[in-house]
Amino acid sequence: MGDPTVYDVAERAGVSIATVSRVYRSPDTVRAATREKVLSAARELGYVPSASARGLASRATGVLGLCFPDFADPEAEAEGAADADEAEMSFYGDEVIRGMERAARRHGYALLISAAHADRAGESMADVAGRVDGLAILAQQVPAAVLDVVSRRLPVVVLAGHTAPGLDRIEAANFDGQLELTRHLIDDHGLGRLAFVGGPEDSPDAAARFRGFQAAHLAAGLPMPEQPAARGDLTVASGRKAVMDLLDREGELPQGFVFANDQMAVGALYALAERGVVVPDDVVVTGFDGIPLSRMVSPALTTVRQPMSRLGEEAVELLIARLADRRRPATARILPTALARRASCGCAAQA
Amino acid sequence: MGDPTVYDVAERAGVSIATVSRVYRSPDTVRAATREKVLSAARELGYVPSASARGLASRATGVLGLCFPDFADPEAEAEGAADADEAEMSFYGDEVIRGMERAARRHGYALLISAAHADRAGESMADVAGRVDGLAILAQQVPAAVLDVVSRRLPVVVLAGHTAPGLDRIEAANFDGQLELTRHLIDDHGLGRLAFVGGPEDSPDAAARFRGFQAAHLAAGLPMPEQPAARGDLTVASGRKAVMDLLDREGELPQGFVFANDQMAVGALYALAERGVVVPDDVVVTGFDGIPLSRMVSPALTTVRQPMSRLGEEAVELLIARLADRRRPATARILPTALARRASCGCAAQA
DNA sequence: TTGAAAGCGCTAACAC
DNA sequence: GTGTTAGCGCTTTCAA
Repeated sequence: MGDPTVYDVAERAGVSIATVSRVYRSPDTVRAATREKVLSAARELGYVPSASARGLASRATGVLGLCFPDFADPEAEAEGAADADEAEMSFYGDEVIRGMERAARRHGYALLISAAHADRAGESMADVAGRVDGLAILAQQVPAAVLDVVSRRLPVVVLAGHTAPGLDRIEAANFDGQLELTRHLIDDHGLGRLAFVGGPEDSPDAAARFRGFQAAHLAAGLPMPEQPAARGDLTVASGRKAVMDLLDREGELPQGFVFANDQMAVGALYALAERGVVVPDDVVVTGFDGIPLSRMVSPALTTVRQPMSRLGEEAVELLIARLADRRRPATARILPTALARRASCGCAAQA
Repeated sequence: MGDPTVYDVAERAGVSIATVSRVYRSPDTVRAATREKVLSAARELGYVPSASARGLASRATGVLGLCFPDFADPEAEAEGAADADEAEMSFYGDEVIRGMERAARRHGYALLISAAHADRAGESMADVAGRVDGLAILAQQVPAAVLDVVSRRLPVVVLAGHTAPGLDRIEAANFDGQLELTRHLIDDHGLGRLAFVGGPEDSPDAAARFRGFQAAHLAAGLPMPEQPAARGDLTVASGRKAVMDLLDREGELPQGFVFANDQMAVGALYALAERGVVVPDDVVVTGFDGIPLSRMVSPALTTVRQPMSRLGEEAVELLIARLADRRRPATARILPTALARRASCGCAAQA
């Protein structure tokens, strides 16, 4: 004998299954006495409504989904505790998850999460798509074909990722944030010779940040760099390597290294410490994102904080809005960032 | 016209719906040529299998669930950024979530998460229960009636929470961890007069930690404290208050404050700083849990780290095992903790 | 306010 | 290997 169903509850309560259903879906269309009968029958039987059956019949799951990159790369895991720890502190997705969960709950939805390595992003998304009413993709590059199929079936919002035509989209103010940070370096610290270390050529976020960096030079009337001084792949290792290379190649140190993200900046901190270059005295270093690790390194990293939990919350709002009106025009929302002035640029650590 | 279904795909591929189903559920029972026909028909149509229908027919959702307490208490949220930040850094659930997600994915399951305030834990659990094949409850007190109903329907594992008869259970080595920490204080730092600040009377975790504290005294041949010197409710505020009270009440300072968790210890650090008491010179302070915040306070908090991501992983393993054999005996697994010697006990900060 | 009945899209026997 | 055929447990008209 399986688990109790509406039939069992109905029989026990002496009503029809339709009434049982109504008690759960629209309680006020059922007379109070009847409702009580049903509820107590359900309680006695240990009835738990099946979400699958409900979802099939009503064509809605009551669940929102979030796909994000697998944060812990397998290498780090193999190398031991220190690196694993670093990986944990490098992930800003936790906050997005929390923001989404909270907002989803407010709207009566549960949250399904699924991480995936870059090469499996498509499968992951397709799998999640079948289980939810709406879906957010965080910082993942999904094959256009999958994105297309899925987004035709349900609302999809892209968070901090590659632009996708016709889809709702939320991102941080990459340009403005980097502009503010760079102006702080130039104006407040009087730094004129800055080297920008960018991300991969195909990263729109990193590109926007570089443009912010350029704009700060324009604002100050300084010569505008045409290209990043170097590029990395946004990992700690690549930041370290970029600095090593720059140190070896160039005769003269710039006054500051401006990185397209925190992880590379942290790698730079390691490299500079090894080479005996003192931050911020000899050279300042800045990042972007505001990952937990950025606070814990020494010196603490000056960076641009992305409003991660708000990213998650806004994602839910957008999904809910589109669920309500499937044909509303696609929107792109840009969330303001906040400059975190910490020790690595020469500012005192904040309270 | 709704979304494409197995019928549409079957028609387009010139096969039966059973074959379409087989292509997804057991691809190798279908001839390669047929499989290709089906797959390409699916692709052309933009077919996405409905998890609800699948779940209803197969009586399994392919999803595991996690219920945990709502971390951000509404007060903190209202009070502004600093407190909200503190709340974020105080939650150790992120790691559990990550651990569970990873392990679940390894087993082919997705993860559904749902937070809830203490007073809604039951509803939250019941709701999630209908959507998943197995369920973990993290540090939540759920009404026995709900726990009973749900656990009769599907596997439930309790993580770091109140004991529940007959259910699988995973916890950290509260006794052993506190014993090790306390012995470190007594043996390595030569501290004999220690004050333990406990948690609520009904917290089994806090109670076990106090017993570890007691045992360390026994081991050292010191008089064994019968009761905690004070109790708090495990919040930062209560730790602060406990220390203030102790400071006001007692003439003589103990050599060390041993707290039942990190958050109270952090509150103590604040209180002591205000009163001009220097940690660790005048008095040492220790916590328990290893929350992110414990690393970021000054001095960094010596504490006992719980293996949070392993808690999550083990939860999945237990659920999977029980899914495979519903009548295996309930097990209680205790995971080893690790002592984190940091500055607040007088040890140098670790690399 | 309640009941009867027709699906929702898929899986799983069971035949062929 | 593939097709036929019952359901899975619920929601939702439509009547009563």
